[in-house]
Amino acid sequence: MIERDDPAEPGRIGPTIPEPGGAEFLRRYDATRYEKPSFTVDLVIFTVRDEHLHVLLVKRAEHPFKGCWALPGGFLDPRRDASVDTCAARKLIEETGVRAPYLEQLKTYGSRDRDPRDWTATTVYFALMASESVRLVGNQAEACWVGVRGDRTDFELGFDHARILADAVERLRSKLEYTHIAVHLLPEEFTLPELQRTYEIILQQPLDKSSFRRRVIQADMLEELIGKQRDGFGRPAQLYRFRDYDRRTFFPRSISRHAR
Amino acid sequence: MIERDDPAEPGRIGPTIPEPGGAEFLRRYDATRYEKPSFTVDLVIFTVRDEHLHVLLVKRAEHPFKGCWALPGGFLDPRRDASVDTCAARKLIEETGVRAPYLEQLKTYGSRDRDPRDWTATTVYFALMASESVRLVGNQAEACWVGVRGDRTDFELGFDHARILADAVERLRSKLEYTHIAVHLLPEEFTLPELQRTYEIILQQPLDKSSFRRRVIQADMLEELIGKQRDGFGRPAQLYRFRDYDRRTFFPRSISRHAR
DNA sequence: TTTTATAGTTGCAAAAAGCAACTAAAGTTT
DNA sequence: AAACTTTAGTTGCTTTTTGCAACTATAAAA
Repeated sequence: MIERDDPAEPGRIGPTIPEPGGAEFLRRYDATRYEKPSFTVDLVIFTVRDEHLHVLLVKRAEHPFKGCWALPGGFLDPRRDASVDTCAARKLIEETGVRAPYLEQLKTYGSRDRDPRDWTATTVYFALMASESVRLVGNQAEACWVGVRGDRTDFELGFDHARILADAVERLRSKLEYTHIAVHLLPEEFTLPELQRTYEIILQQPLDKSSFRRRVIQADMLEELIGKQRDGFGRPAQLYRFRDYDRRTFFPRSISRHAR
Repeated sequence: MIERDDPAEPGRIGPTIPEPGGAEFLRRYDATRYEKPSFTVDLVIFTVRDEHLHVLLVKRAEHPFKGCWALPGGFLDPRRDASVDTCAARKLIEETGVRAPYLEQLKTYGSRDRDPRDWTATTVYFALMASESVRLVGNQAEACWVGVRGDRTDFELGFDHARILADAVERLRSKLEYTHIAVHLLPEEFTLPELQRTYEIILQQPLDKSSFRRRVIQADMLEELIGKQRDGFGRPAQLYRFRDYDRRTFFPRSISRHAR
């Protein structure tokens, strides 16, 4: 029983329309039969800095939740945005000035009460970037990096953004287990100890060095930059770069099994 | 730079609105500043029958894609639907008459050209159910189960539904690796050989019997129905029921590693 | 009773991971 | 300059997990 084909449907607005005709007719047909919810796109932008996971938040300047911290985002504009994905990419650049190395759709949240103004749906994306590459554009006082403890911030968030953030953190953690996305939290060239530290910060547990290296090397997604090393205290570390292979890497076990 | 707070933004419709006042003012504020895309919810409903994965499709009775097969779904109705999730549950019941044992949001697809009528976003859910429990309601000629070969059907699908179906199949396969969702494709009581066969049908590869049983039993998500057996040719098989534990089961390896 | 078909178990070899001790290469201290 | 400290990286052995094949079990059919 297809809803859009049932003329007795309640909640319908606008007249019943006869058999379709010309192009302009088709264009308006159906699309005007229901009230539309508002549609926004929000971003959970992660980075790792000072040994902690951080998320980019903005302070809301207007109602609702004026003065509250919230995820950056806003209304999709059908005139400018060719797709939801491009809308997310646009908003990411507007917030950070960076074409993020990693942007993935998280989930869509929509209900009549998540925004007091209207029935609103928001499609949330999560992005990963190296903290070095970020320049917060616009009013710096309004947007800043906030540390994530567990799966929440120390500040209360507006709308249902605390829940969204928790979901994003969970997704990030689970994807660390079987993908290589953590490389997008580091600069283009990085060392294995830096990569391992990134995993440990996000998974919040120490990992075994030799198991970690075995796994990462065997996956063959990293390219050794022969001769290039990161200096510091102790022995210099070999620099690597992520090979953006399309092929999926097989992992025998989830990485958190390497816990010590 | 928050889009919704920038009065110089292009693409905005409606007047600039001064400092917010009463509740009705707030309700209408912002939500009317952009044209809204149309918003629909579509369903990828899977079942396994005759040794093959099947998906529920409907034949479109109207433009666009009149006469084409498509995923069931339709416009979200803000008057009736409290949330996107409940909208999906409603449409599922309308299509199958079944409160599906498993319904999960897949992804949101939205762009200006996926529907010739309008800029449309659709949030797609995927559902799993036992083929026994399904009664197609409404016009039986319009909705039916269609076999899935690889990640596509033999028929061409309208809109971008072929792509959506492929994504759904991929999600289903990958979730088989580390969850127990396959149990929702079987009736409440089932045997381990039936469960293994379900995995093999979806993953399209034979699995090792003893490894499969070891894994499933060790996960401790199944409850043995002592004394109850499924009769047939050969030795009768022990019946089990899924324990709907909240806790996550740990799997050392992805299940397709048990391939023979 | 024998055969066939399917269910379920067992034992061992192979692969992978856990773990600790080792070597390596730099700067710092004495 | 030698010894010490710090971090990087390796190695080898133990334990765990898996792959695999052969085995037993229990029913119906021949």
